[in-house]
Amino acid sequence: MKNTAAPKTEKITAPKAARARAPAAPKPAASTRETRGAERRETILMAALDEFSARGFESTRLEDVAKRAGIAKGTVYLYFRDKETLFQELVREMLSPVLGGIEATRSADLPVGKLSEILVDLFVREIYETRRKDVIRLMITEGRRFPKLAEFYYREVLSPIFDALRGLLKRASAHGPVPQALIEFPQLIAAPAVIAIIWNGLFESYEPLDVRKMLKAHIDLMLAPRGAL
Amino acid sequence: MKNTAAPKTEKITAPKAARARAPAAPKPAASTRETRGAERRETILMAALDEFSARGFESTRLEDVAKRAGIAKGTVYLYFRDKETLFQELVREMLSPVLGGIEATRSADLPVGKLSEILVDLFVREIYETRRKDVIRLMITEGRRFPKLAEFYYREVLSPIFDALRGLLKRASAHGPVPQALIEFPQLIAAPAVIAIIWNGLFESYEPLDVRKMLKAHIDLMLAPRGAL
Amino acid sequence: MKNTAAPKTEKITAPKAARARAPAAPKPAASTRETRGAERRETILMAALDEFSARGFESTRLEDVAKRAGIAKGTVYLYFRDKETLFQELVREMLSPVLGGIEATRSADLPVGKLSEILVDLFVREIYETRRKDVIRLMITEGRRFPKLAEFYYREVLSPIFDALRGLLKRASAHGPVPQALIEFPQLIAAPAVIAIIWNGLFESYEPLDVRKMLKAHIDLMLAPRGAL
Amino acid sequence: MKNTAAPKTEKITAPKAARARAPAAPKPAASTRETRGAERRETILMAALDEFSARGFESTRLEDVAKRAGIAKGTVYLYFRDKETLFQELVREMLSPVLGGIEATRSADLPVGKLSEILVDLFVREIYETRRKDVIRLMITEGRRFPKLAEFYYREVLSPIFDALRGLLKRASAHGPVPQALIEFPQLIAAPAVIAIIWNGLFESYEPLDVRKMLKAHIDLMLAPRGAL
DNA sequence: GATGAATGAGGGTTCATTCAT
DNA sequence: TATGAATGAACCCTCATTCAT
Repeated sequence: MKNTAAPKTEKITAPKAARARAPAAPKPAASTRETRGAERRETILMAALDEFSARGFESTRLEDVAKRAGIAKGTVYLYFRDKETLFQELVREMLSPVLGGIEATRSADLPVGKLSEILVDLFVREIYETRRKDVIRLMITEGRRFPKLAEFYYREVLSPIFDALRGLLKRASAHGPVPQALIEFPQLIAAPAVIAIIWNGLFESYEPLDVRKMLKAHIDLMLAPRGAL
Repeated sequence: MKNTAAPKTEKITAPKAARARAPAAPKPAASTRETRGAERRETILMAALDEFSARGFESTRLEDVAKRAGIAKGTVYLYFRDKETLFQELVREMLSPVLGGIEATRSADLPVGKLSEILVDLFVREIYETRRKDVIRLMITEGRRFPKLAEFYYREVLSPIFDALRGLLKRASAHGPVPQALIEFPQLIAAPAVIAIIWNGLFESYEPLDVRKMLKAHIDLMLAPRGAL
Repeated sequence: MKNTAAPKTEKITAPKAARARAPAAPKPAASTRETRGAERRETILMAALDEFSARGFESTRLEDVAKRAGIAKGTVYLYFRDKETLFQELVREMLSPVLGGIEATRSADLPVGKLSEILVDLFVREIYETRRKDVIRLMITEGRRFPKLAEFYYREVLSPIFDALRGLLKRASAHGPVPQALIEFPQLIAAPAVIAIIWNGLFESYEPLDVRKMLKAHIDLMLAPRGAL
Repeated sequence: MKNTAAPKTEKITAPKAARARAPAAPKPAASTRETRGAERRETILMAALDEFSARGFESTRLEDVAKRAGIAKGTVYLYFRDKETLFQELVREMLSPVLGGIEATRSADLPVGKLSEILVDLFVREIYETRRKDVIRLMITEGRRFPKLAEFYYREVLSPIFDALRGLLKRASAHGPVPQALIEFPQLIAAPAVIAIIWNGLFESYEPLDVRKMLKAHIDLMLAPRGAL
């Protein structure tokens, strides 16, 4: 055997040294002693989101999170029991508001056309253009190592969303035909949105994806009036 | 703030103890001196795929890979420069054959109906039901930390596939109408397939997804004959 | 050598979780401003004794001492420079009264029989059945890491006690024969008392020792009338 | 309140800087690959005994143990799962041989005089003048934080020794009178030996104790022929 | 080639101590 | 005085990588 030898492919990850240190936090901002704790907690969560998003759970050093939050390493432990809890509460708290948003649509009674327009807009404004996009990406990339978190996400986020979607579609079907497949596989509705998050996370610098446009195209395809059903 | 303090949410990851040790490799199998090296290399790659898939890049210990491959820790370094190189070559080599498959379809000239049927079947048999599915998942979960690997994946895998898809669709349009959106956003074609991999990776135990059925439904939706285009 | 490796003997210390949190102190009790400080100081010392006795010097967390004393962590530092000083003053102050007791016996003039009876009773009531027993145990277990404290203990406690003992024995010898060995090695008199503290500290749950009975038996042995001296 | 204030008593422990670094191990010594592991294990145990004896369990840093053993920090973990296991196996292995010694005396049939002479000699040569003395001291000083180890020590060391002692005393009583108290409280026999270990551990520099002489005096006192029993 | 003992940098976590309120 | 949030040094343990056998 010759060329099976070791020193082959060129290193791919950036060298350790390149690991850009988290920039020291910018503005201290005045605050009452009362709200200080909650604010600080929020600061840590945001710093953690930055770091987890950039390096993944395992590679993230709590010291970097702290530095980015502008605090000392030990301070993180005043707010979160450990790294895992930090990660977990980050995901839970960033996604919980989503549920509220879902509830709001429960009473809606719209034709699919209008409905889909609203959904796309909702996704883009509330998720894709916010940090929640990063949380969803974290869920996707780290979920397998956090089975309980995956279960939470499935039970508390995805299931309600899919239920709501099914409800909306059923009510929408009063205004016109709605493909059965979408009711059976709500994943088909959400798929391009998820793919957009993944794609732009990995390939944006090579070929950015116009999310809004793609989602619009997708909706049009799914719901286009058909000759025969 | 009172006690926003630490000991809050319940631990989520499985306890350390749960980390099932990699089972010692099974059959040695006889082989000529010539092929021995290549075989061993392959064994390591498969073991690495198992471990990387189960724990992610960072959490995977080379010792576990070695144990699973039935060799000593040091031996891995005779075949791969380091952990990163192992990961990288794993992804590269498992995905390269895909390219060949793509080439094969370049000359095909089929109506969309037939075409899509073939594509679904190809995906399920060649990816979803093979270990390549795991490589794609690894690409998704670890890609951001391996920018060069992402770039490779984009350039050597995704772009060719999308080019081929566009070619197929254009040729298919000779047999009947093909939605423009799919040519502009081939991601829309692939999205459910990717989502299937992600979904079953995270939520299979709660709600398994019938991949073939969903993909079929998706194709039907995309390509259903329409009243107006 | 095959696998002399690590994972061998079963873990022995109680799990972290078992570390029973110090119960918040019970009754505040009214007091003049004058005595308030002294009281609080005393409270801290007693809490410290509890914690040091239960876990040893190193393992004791000042936060637990504070909690047990019903005060905040920082408050401890208003009364004691640091953890070491707290430990040191605890030992010094708990043992100093012993000296007074010794002095009191200096003028006594008793036969050995009566004398030993008194000594046993003194030890049991003033030490063994009080928290001073714990201080002595602390002295034994932590003394080597606090050489100055050991020196204090030797000079201010043991030496005076041994001197007093020698005096008592000499005066007792006027009433009847007293073994010379006890004058040369007063440790022989004290040994069973010390052993009682150690034994019941370590093995009480397996085989409790009846201190008073053992000490009585010991005295009888030491001082039994002999055929020939 | 005035003088209850904090900065009072002079610091007592040596400053951190004074913590004499463990001297790099002396002689490498040649050895076959076969015995290398066992030897190294032994080296680590001895280094650990040094450090644990000097600083106690909690204050001992595994890095110092390693340095003293002339190895790297991580190497310790090849031989012992963790610090606790190291401590535990150290105690167990150093004390187990004691049991063998006990067995040997089981068949002895001697008069108390001769017997006690042998016991004193045995203690001094096999324990007091060896490192086992340090292990016993460790047992005394750390036992409360290692309940299982205390239980082991009671069950596997003390109980057998006391049983053997009782047996010896009973057989000795055929040759002459033996105080019943010693059979009921074998602790009385061992007490001065234990006290010797403790005393010289704490106060040797102030007033060294002549162990052999004290033990001899003790035996004489215990077993002196009496007028009446 | 193959092994696995050895290395030591790295990072999670704890806790004595400080200090602004 | 009293508080408890904040700090950061310290230390246990892991694991990628090396290298003598």
